[in-house]
Amino acid sequence: MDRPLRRDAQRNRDALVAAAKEVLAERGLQAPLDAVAKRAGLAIGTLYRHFPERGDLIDEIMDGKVTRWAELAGKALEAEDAWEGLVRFLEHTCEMQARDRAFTELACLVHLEDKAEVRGMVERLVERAQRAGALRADIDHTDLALFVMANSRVAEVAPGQWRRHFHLMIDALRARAAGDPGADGAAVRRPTSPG
Amino acid sequence: MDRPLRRDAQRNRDALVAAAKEVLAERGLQAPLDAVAKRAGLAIGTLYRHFPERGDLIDEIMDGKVTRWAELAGKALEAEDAWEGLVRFLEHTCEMQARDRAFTELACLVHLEDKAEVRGMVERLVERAQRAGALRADIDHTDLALFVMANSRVAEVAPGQWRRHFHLMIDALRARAAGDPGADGAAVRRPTSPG
DNA sequence: CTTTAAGTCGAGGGATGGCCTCAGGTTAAC
DNA sequence: GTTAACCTGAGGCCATCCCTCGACTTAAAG
Repeated sequence: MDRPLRRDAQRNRDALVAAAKEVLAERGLQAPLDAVAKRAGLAIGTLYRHFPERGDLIDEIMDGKVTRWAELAGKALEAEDAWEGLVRFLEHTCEMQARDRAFTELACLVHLEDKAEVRGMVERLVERAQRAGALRADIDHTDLALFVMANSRVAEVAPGQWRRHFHLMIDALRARAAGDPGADGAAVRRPTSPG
Repeated sequence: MDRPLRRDAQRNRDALVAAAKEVLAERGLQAPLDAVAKRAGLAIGTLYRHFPERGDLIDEIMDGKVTRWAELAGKALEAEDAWEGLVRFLEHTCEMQARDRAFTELACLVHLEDKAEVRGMVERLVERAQRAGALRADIDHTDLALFVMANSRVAEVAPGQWRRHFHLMIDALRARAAGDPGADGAAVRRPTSPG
């Protein structure tokens, strides 16, 4: 049934995937497919031969990225230092966003089934870092989601500066020395009014 | 030369401006003009009669907003408490972003001459708050710009939660009690690598 | 109540940009 | 040499937004 591809066909397919990785990283999941074909140096018809639906191409490209992301979360959970593990995971996530707009859209702005897995791990990362007394006690995983969203805009508009903003965010997450819960003693207020 | 508008024409003009405020707040500066006319209950031709160029309509709508924004910065500078003034200005800015996408684009993502004025005031707000010992010494106005950009994404994706993110970031900006510059003593590291 | 200039209407023509197909030419593989 | 797999890209389709213009309506002046 599934005969192997002819050699040139395989080469072209690979070129298309490579081109799509670049183009989608730059322009996001909605990037026009003509741009992908052009980047690969192939005709649009060839792209459609290999990937009849946009989703076929997206899947091919993104599955690996999402998997690697989940692995990062897994490794963070195994880190000796809970805080260190959490921070590294967040930093990796933010860096991936800065490099890859498609990743940002898929992993952080769209909501996705695969994310359920990552989300579970993030919840455990949070709990673990709080138990270690390193992460503010009034934080939960939704706060981290907000931070990651926030980073995505910074990475987009000022790609050279996301790290600067990132370190501020980390400072916001870090538990203070005992007896110093912020200069005015206020916890994070939960919002009551709609946006 | 400039005879006054006929009464119906004036009414329609006002309706167009009101509609444009709504539509641009929801959809941004690029919102299709048909949507504006439809919201006003008028035909597209009428819109073009009153505002032959898109810029005419944008100016009419946004000038006031930018002015009001600058006034907020001015009032913040006159606040008794430097920290309080700074925080209120930031909060107002973030709230305007949450309510008005056109404002976000014009004031925070595009760069604009009017912004020079606001920027100068923000620099003074920073200096003043630092002199008062309330704002971290390693912050400058670009950090605040990044923060405000970041908020724009949060406000877009999770409009009900920007305040939560906001308060966390404010905690990160606040100077710690003397002798407690963060749990591990690290200042915000200046990035050296590109994004 | 006319007159008329100002104003309104909205179908429709134009530009753009992305999607996808398919008939005709090319090439790997046997 | 044969053949099925493959590649090509012009071109048709569609959607969206742009803006115009000739026919119609109406405020307001006389």
